[in-house]
Amino acid sequence: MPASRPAESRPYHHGDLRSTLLAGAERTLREKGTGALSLRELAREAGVSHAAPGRHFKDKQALLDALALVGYDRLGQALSAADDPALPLERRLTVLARAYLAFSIDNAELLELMYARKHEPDASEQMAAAVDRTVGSLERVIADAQERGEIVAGDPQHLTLLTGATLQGIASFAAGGMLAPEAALDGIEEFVHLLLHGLKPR
Amino acid sequence: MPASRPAESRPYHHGDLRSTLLAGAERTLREKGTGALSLRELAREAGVSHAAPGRHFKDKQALLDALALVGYDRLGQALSAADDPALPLERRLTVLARAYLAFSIDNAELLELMYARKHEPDASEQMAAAVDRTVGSLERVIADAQERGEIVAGDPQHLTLLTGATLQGIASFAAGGMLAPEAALDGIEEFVHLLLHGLKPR
DNA sequence: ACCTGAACACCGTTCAAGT
DNA sequence: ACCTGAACACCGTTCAAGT
Repeated sequence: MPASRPAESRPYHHGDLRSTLLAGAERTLREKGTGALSLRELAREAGVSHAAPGRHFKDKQALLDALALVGYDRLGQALSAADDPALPLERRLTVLARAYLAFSIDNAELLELMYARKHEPDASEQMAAAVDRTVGSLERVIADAQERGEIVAGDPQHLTLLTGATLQGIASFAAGGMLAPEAALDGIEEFVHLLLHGLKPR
Repeated sequence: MPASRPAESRPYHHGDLRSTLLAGAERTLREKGTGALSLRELAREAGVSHAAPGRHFKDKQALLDALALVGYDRLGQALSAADDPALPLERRLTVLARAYLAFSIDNAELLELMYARKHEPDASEQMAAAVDRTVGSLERVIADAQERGEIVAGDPQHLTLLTGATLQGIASFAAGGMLAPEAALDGIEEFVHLLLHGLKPR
């Protein structure tokens, strides 16, 4: 243990309290739900005083916002990892839908935070950008297919909205327990098929 | 003021604290959001002690559950008032979708409570019944249309699920501010059309 | 720069006691 | 039967003071 490291030595107590708090918050979220999340408890688990979190997050909402952004990052990675532009449209959408659904099931509480409309003003800019990135990737798939004539004409944003809404609806049914997770994952092919071909007989 | 009405006289202080608390809770929900809802504040507004609500709701969640049931009642009434079995399928679905969307926009916080998956065990039975009634009405529309050959073959529950999910997704986009309420209401015809006819060109 | 300790103004819930 | 008052164990947030 070096005796003299004045400039870049560990900040006395914790080193990286911010990350520790975020990680702890996500664990609590997953294990006990949003309602059980307490800054004081988080501080206790991290071994710091109850006032310490205030140095890294101006208030509880700021921590929730940061957590939501973590969620958007993770979702973005999952989606771009799952997307394969070489796939035929229906297959491509199915794979994307499955990835979104899997994320929603695995991160139900986090997703709720991501969709919550109570962000602090200074976070909502990043939040909006994150949302744009997420729906943007879907919009690109739709626009590509449209150019190839595989999707009806019309405002790509409208079509993306409908597709996104359908996915979001199924995901929220699955995350909310209205639909068993396995049933949702098993039915995803049929859902995408119906979305593309419509409910009316051809 | 009659001096002797021992049996059916007003219960001393309030008369109907339960309803007053529920009404106050919904107003708070609407004006300040779920997070601002406090039993003590509600008691203050009703002019009773902070312990009084405990006589009518075993805890805060019980009040939220009761509120959610109020929401299901109101939604059920709105939907059955809007449904017109004489309408052609696409029109009938559009009208229903518009009613659901309008309810979601007007009762965003209430809807969140209705979909929350944290109900007390004894309330979740009524909650499940309320959900069944709601999706049941949609399922009937789908099954009717299917019998007339206006909708593709397949498990009516699956088709209902997709339709319900789409509506729920659009509603949650609108309620969450991701989609302007007017835009959602204006686009509803197109969404229903796309749902029926599919994204692929015919 | 980061953290502590005390303080303030809130919570939900419980329970004896009152009417 | 319904409500009160006090009590208990929590909160989030702020702020002087410490290192």
